[in-house]
Amino acid sequence: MARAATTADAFNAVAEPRRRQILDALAGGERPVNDLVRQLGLGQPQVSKHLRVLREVGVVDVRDHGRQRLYRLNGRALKPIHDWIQPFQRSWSERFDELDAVLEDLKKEEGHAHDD
Amino acid sequence: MARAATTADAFNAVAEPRRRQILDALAGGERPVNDLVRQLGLGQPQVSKHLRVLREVGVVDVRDHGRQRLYRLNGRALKPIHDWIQPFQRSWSERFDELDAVLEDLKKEEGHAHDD
DNA sequence: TTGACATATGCCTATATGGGTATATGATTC
DNA sequence: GAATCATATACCCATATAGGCATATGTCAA
Repeated sequence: MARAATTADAFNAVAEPRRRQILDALAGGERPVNDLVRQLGLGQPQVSKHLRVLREVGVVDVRDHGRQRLYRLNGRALKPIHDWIQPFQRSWSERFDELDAVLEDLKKEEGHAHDD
Repeated sequence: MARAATTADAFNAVAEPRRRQILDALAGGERPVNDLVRQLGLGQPQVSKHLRVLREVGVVDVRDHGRQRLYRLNGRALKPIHDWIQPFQRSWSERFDELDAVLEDLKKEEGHAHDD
């Protein structure tokens, strides 16, 4: 078997540095492809291909705007990564116990529904 | 150019599900290879190869113990992933602003040095 | 020292990658 | 409808993967 496709999941999609750069850029808001091409200093076809991967994994959305295509971050698709990595923080952060306690308090003191 | 090596960084190493499983298992403490082989239901050579990748990226450490080799998690090597993903949480978690405020308070109220 | 156990490495193959370059598709303007 | 701008796709290539299998290395026991 070969390596899993880059489009297999967010983990694989985001393993590529260029694609992380794209997401970092999109964190600042919706952007057309050419903006990203300039920011990355990479060829336009390459950027388009990276965007396709990110789109297939659901980490970005597209919207037509005249002759441009505006790409926008969909951070929720990154949640699995966050969820997986989160527990390991305990292993390097000494202050985590403290933070953990605070979070517990937050959950108890307030009865809100929440998504994380 | 081809895809970056799995040993290029933690992002690439951890893109493989089996390797994440291994790290999950090691979160419970030091384990010999055969334990992992059983838990993963994968061939022993395959597990050894995954462990090599994880070791090259610094995410696990090894220690000789008789004829066994005990592998142990080194979570700190996962910190870059955590650091990168963290800001995106804002984009899906409505409660993040609240949590953010709490963290700010923690930093101000206490003058400790800390590593996260 | 011979054999059993624990782990690592070598070799094989199918597969997909990321960048480069050329070109197709699609929208806008003149 | 022709020229132009914006983006996507097709094709080429070097590269390394993950698993399967055989085997090397290393350690302990009898």
